[in-house]
Amino acid sequence: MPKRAQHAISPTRAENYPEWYQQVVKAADLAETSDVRGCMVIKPWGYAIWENMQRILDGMFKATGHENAYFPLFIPMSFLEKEAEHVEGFAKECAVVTHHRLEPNPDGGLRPAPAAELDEPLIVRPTSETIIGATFARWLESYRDLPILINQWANVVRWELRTRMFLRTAEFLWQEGHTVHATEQEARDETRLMLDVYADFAQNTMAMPVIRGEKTASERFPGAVATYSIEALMQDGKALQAGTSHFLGQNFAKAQEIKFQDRSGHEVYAWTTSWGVSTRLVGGLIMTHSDDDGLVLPPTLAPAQVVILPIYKNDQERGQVLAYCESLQQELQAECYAEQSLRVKIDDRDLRGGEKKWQWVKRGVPLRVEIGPRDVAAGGVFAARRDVGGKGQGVPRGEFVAQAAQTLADIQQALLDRATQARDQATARINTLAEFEAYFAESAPGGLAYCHFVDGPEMEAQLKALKVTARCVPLEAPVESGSCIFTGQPSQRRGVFARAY
RNA sequence: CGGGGUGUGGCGCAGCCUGGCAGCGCGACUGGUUUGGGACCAGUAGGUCGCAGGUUCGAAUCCUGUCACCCCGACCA
Repeated sequence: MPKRAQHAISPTRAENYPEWYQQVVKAADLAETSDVRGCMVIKPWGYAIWENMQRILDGMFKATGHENAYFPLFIPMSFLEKEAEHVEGFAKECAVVTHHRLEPNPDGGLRPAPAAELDEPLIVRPTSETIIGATFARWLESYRDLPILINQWANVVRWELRTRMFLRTAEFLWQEGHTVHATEQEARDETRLMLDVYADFAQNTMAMPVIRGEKTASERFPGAVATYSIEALMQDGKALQAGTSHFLGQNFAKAQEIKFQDRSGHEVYAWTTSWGVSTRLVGGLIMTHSDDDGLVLPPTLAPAQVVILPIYKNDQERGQVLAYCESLQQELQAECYAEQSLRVKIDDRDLRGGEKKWQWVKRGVPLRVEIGPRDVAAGGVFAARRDVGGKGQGVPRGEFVAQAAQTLADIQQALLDRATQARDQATARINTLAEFEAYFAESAPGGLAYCHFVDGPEMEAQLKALKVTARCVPLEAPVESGSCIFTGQPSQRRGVFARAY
């Protein structure tokens, strides 16, 4: 038997983290590069994870009073021009549609027909504030129309110069919430509410601990008054912005005439918010839990929570083993976890057992059950947890079924605990610039640094030189007196700093 | 968009320096042997060497141009 590497994924995380990431995506069959630059094909296993995220998030949005709608993929170019900062932020990465017809090219092939040039170019949406804002302006007349609480599931395009599977692709899938409110306070409350929804989802569904906080001025969404984010720490010590919620003030309302008559009959501008998470969450999920054997999925999001692998030598054994597997599947499906029937898959493909087993290890299925004639005879199962590794152990069938949901809950909790511990171990309170520089030295592991700071050009310049970014000012940060490590100016709060994706 | 690198069967690569029959590994398929585990043996299929031009008796190999992708920056969810 040929000796294999000790781990299913090569290189390991320690050897080359970016390459390890690519290999995990490939080995787990999540996605692949496409024929279009910067765009990926999301394969069934990867898309099923996204569908689970969608289902759960969608429920949370609806539970907080939002409704889904759909707006056009195309945005007239002039719409983008209305909010000055917004243009500046997105103009450099827009795909532009200029023609509506092709014709044969005299040199062969096709070309856009010169006669079919659009009067006004259309932008493929990089985000939909402008087109949705313009629509809201028509919807809104009276204070009685408020609040408007809308979410859209969509694809957007940002022509990024450098792309990475799930983390940054030219086209990506996301949801964008857009709301309109009568008062500033109500809009601010909405912004924070949705940030909390995201934090709840990250921690309780993805088992990914996050820090909720407010972005500094330079990291703010173009056109926003305040941007809040949830920040997670990946295993390589880099931070990932996993979700954002923006308080847009009246910037877009004024740019797009989103106004209404208030109770006193005066026409006033409304207050708007927007918030979103994307398929980037899948990248965060991968980099939070996966190990050198591939993907590790939290049970809440796993397309299959249990995979059953029948083992047999001949047709007679096959019949017995498969019948046993199918009844086991039915028993497991009668159990519930996270308010849903267990998702159980039998893999009866004509492949060697070992290879099949490793495929499911690399795909990250939380519980693997191997059933052979011996288990059938003994009325047992041979089960292994993905999160703890190892070969697994024999368990009486009834006991396994009765405890399956609890085991999944244990795995979910164990993943969150493990990730939280890793995050906390890679977190430091730093009080001087020298410490800060040492913490983020090329050879250092990096991580999160809580520091006193005063936002401004001086800090930005120093951070840029160190390739470190201000992630956010944590909401739960206590007020404490200190001095900015970059400028020495007095500061009342610590911010979180890290290298970032 | 700046710096570096790579384009050769489905995938991963060698060959290029020094021009001379297009190779290897994995995968696929067929047959056999195996079977509580990423198997073994034998055989089969599959490539005008990214594209265009040039040099040459002859180009995967040398020259020019071009396109794509990857990595490192800058920009960004």
